[in-house]
Amino acid sequence: MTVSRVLRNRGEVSEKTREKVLKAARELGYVPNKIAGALASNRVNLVGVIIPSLSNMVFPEVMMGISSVLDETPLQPVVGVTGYEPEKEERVIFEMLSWRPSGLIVAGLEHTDAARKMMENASVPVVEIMDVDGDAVDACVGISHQRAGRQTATEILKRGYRRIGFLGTKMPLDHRARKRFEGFQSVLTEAGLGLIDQEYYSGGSALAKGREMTEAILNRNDDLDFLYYSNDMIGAGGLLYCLEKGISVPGDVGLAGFNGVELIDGLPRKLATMDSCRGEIGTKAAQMIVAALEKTKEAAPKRIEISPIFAAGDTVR
Amino acid sequence: MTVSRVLRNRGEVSEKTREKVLKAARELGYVPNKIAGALASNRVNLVGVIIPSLSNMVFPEVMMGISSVLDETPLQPVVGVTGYEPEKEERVIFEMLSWRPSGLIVAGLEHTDAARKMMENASVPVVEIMDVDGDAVDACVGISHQRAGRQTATEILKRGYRRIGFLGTKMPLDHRARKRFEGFQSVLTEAGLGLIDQEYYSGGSALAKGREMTEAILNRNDDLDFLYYSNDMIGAGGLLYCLEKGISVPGDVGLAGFNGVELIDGLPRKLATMDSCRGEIGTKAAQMIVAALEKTKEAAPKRIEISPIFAAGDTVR
DNA sequence: CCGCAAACTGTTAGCGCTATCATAGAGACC
DNA sequence: GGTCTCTATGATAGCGCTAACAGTTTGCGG
Repeated sequence: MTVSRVLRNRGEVSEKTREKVLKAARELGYVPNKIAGALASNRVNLVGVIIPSLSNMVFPEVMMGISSVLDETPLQPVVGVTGYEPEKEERVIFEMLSWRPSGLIVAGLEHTDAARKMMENASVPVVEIMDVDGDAVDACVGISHQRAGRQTATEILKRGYRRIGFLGTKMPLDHRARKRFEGFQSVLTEAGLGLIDQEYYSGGSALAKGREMTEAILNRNDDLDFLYYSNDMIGAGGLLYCLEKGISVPGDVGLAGFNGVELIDGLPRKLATMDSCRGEIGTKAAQMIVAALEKTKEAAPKRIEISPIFAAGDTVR
Repeated sequence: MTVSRVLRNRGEVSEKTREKVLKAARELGYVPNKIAGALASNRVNLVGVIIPSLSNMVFPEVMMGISSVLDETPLQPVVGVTGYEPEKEERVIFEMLSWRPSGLIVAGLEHTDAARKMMENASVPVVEIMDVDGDAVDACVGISHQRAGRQTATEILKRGYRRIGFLGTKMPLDHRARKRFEGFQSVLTEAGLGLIDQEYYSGGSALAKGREMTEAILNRNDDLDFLYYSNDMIGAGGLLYCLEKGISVPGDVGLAGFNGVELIDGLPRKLATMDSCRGEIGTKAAQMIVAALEKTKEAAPKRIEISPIFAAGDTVR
């Protein structure tokens, strides 16, 4: 018991025994068994973070936001990856919850019924992130992708572009990309316009794919005056392609992407984009978990919408 | 006990009771407590993966290799991030081990004495990855960065470049980058040459930094004929800068990076590089853990060196 | 030198599971 | 019916720790 007290810095132990214990622990190379500790104390200082992928820099950036907050606390993030598959997500959530974490941060608002039920019953704080267009299990932080799509479309129309093409990923289960697309398209429809053409990819180097898709869509349509890309990487590929081919940007054709990735700063021209505020979403989500665990007051807001702003860069007129 | 048997698919249970149990579990939304299970069975199906950072795509790519193997087993990866700090690494290793994982995969061979001792005493398989230039605690998979640096230098000299500049990160604790640099430089020294100039950065958009650094180093030295970048991102920035300024590549100046990132495929010209084989390192490491746990035979090799090959691309003559 | 509080250290039970062994029931066969 | 085997289920202990409380020592005022 005294050893336990020393190693957890809890309760009163004389300086002499404390040192004796620490010395012995060091000599023996003793590593406490957190499993037993967690079982006995019913406390697990882990926060599950469930994201669709690691290959898209967007998610590591959210992770960094989360870590920066949790580093100040005894909590530790544990990552689970779903590959955008609802069934895999369900399994990952189940696995996570079976370790009885202190909280859960999950990307997106769309889950299987079973997953949703598990989270509701888990009696731990759950924060859904990156999206606010829908119903959260408990709390959520993110941006409205619907609105982001609408806003981009509005900016584009305002600047006089009319013959617009869309380039995106072949991912029906990326709900956030879908919502942006829907928002974008609905503004066009309201303006009596429609998309002239579309182009989709899956897999491979996003930069190279952006290049290829841009070539393909421009070859099919010589009258397009704007290309809206579902993410900055393919947008960057398109930009490089246009510059190479001597297509004047934003004169002949305007370009815009989405996310506000760091990479943009290094391109020959700054791609128009909309920052998806990944870092801020991560920190806010982690803060919400921490606040919920302190549970001093239940007054914490349950839905935080962050408003991204359109950055025109150099690729729209 | 019967419930436990049903949920773990272990031991004989009649079909009738099995169904009864599953039905009840579903209705109650029962999520087993893995903590208790792990304590009782002394089995934890987690593999700790300890890497310096998530913001460098290199590490997520290793993760994907690891996941692809572990997905076929009951094992699950758990990530810990060290931020390139030895003390943080030591803490993360301690935390990991205190959960009694089934195995540990750690990036790099350089650790604090305490961390090394913990891993030696942990009596779980430990695989150090990404580097083989040094002594492993137990097993290791990776490439020799020394050799990679030497090989790149050899290729460059072979192609007639003589006035060489180096551009890298300001990270004394990135031992792999350091070893590449040392290997590179030793070949130059052996050839009676030296680096004409060097340039370092930290933080910010690597692409933008590559651009800035390239501008700076070329402004200082109008006679450089080759730029060796410590990673592809800054190399890509340099390439974009040169193309923009009308500097002929590889005529006036040759360029080479390191890592073989996907991004390269989308650039106007393919940057010379050397693939660091992240995916393969990840899969191999995970396979080694799995093999060690099956422990049928101890004959598994303890040190796997993967040989990356120089890809000349379009930026060396 | 006593009494009493504060400071320290120890005892006990139990967290929710699983390993192990024990028991019950169902057939098979003589 | 008795015995034996096999399958299915149950009882018990214990994993390594911590919460809660009990006991011991120390310090200090009177």
